[in-house]
Amino acid sequence: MTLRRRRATSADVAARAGVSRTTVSFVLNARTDTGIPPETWRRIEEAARELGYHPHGAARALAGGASLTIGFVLRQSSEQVAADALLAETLWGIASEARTAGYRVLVEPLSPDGGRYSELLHSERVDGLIVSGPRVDDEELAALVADGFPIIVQGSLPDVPVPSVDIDNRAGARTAVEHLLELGHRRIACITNAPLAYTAAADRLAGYREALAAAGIAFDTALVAEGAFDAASGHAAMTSLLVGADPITAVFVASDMVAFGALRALREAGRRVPADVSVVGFDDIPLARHFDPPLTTIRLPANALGAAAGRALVDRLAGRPTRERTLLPTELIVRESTAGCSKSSGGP
Amino acid sequence: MTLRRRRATSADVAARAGVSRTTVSFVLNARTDTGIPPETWRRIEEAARELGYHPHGAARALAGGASLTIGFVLRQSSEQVAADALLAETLWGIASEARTAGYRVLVEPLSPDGGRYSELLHSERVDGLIVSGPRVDDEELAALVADGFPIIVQGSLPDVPVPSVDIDNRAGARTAVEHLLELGHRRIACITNAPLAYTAAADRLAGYREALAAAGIAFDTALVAEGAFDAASGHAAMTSLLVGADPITAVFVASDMVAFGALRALREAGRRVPADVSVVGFDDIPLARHFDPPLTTIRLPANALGAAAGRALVDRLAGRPTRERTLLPTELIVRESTAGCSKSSGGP
DNA sequence: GCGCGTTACTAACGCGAGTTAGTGAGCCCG
DNA sequence: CGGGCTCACTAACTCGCGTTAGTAACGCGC
Repeated sequence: MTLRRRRATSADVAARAGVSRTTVSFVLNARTDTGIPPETWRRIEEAARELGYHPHGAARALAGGASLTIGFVLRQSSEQVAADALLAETLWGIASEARTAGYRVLVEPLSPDGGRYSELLHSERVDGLIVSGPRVDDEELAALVADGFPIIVQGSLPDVPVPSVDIDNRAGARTAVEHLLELGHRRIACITNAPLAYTAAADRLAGYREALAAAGIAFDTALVAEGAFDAASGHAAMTSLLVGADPITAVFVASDMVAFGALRALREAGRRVPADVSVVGFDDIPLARHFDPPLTTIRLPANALGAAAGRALVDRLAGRPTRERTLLPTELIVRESTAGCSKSSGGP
Repeated sequence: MTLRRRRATSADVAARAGVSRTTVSFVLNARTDTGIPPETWRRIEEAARELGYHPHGAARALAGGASLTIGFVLRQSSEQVAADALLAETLWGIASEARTAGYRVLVEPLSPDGGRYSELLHSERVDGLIVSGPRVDDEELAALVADGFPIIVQGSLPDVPVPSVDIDNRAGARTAVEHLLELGHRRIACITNAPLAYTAAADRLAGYREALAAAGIAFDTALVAEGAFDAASGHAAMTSLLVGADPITAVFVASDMVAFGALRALREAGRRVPADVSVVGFDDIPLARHFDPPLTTIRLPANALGAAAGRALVDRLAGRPTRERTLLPTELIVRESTAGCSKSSGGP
């Protein structure tokens, strides 16, 4: 291990350029209103480059009053995180957006019942937070919001007055079901992605109902089954839906993971997809295109979601006005799990 | 937005407890060698609690010379990150381990061709780095290592003298193939998880060869096909393996994602799994247990991997000796994609 | 009653930058 | 020739905390 030479400080740069530290600070922070002549400017930049100068983060944070760091809080259990196929991509989106504004991202896993936000915020290690998937009853979060801390929720939290960024679950679900309707389906079931206590699940179900209503089809609770995150729940839900006397011709499954189980249940019941039953998923996880058959689904723009959350927080930190709620559009990806309805619903 | 009152500083705590700032610092940093009487100790702790005091991170970093932050560098493209089903879990492992030592985790996405490490390290925003998936030709990384910066590589980087943490790919692959051998299989193919330029792919193939060699079976290049991360590559590889005259009875696919495509190819070729062909995967992604049939695979302990990397870096930062290379064991998870070989290889 | 050792603290410096108030030099104008 | 103005900078303070060196008070032995 070679001996590392001491870091260069702004004083070193000043000495080398033959000016004071203040002037160095002005130049390196691009303060153009200070009337530094181009020649001096150049000399300082050159000295900084030659010395390999990088401002000390902590010193800058202490003096400047901003850590230039944003916190990404995962308000989920370890298992939920592990099962979230799109989390890494979201994180990427946050980080790249943050970086264009000079921020870095600190990740803080916080089990729903476990740790606290306060240390992170009060220690000023982060200038603001993006909180992913908080529960409705997250009191500490509500308190921090009330205290005026810069916080953006990724997801939705109806009762707390905090800016949030989410995808348009309802419109996405509606698009999915409209696709099925356009193909001529009328008996369309729905398997939720999670218990309805989760707002995303409730919203997707609402989108399903909206589409049906717009098409003049009565909502039938017998056609709705509850999934819960994983494929096993989708298998069970689909199986229960198949016992009905009047068979369905299509299903909207509000999660690709759950849809994977549903597809299997259909196969086991001898129903072909899409010949007998069409299936639309939601999320567009990386494997969805490789399902058997490749899954028609609603793409959740994970990267863009992260980027939007990052931008919202950065805007807020810069004092720019922030929208109370940002909803990102989803996109229908048509693959091979959907087809026209063969059984016309009792023709002439 | 309520007006936030000014943060409490250690001076406030000192004033409230009727002592000096120094004494406060001693108590809150639990310096037991300073002979502070219990009564004073208690008074200070109480004052801190009442004021809701949290030490200022930047100030502490500046004075103490350590940021108490570690960087997690993703040396991968955005697409690779999105496709990595286990990344979030690994991150969780790093973060929880880091936290027990008082560290936080800063995530730095760095496309292979894109950004640089230097700013992060030289600005002392992090005390050390965990680098995930660097290329062999990562010159900047090699330079930083040579400069003596505290770095842990997650994965392997044979030519650079840097401590690394990885799973035992070779042993895992060997276990997978041994499982097939114990079931009586003799014609066992292998589909790699990635091109062999990736050390993980080469190691897993080596494990496959070792197991065969130990069983006295000759290695046959015709039984090896190259996968590349996704299911499509597995489908292609499997299809190519099926054209052989002497049919295989088992495949070791060095990635669950790739195995997913392989399973599909088998189904399309009319080969039943496991009746006609047994399949063992690698990684144990969350969906693997829901494959059709549920996939026998080698579990990659993602959380433990992150934790081990975190611990290694924390140890290094604390000046404790660090192992040059840590290899985590994998575990065979037997599900339903493997079964005994029906075709005895030419009995008596 | 002086020296010595504890005990229980505190004063003051330093970390590395941002920032405010100010200063000397040069020039113009009257 | 002096007052005022711009130009090009700088001295010095600040952020909040860790830490070193030091000190005042007290007890104890001789």
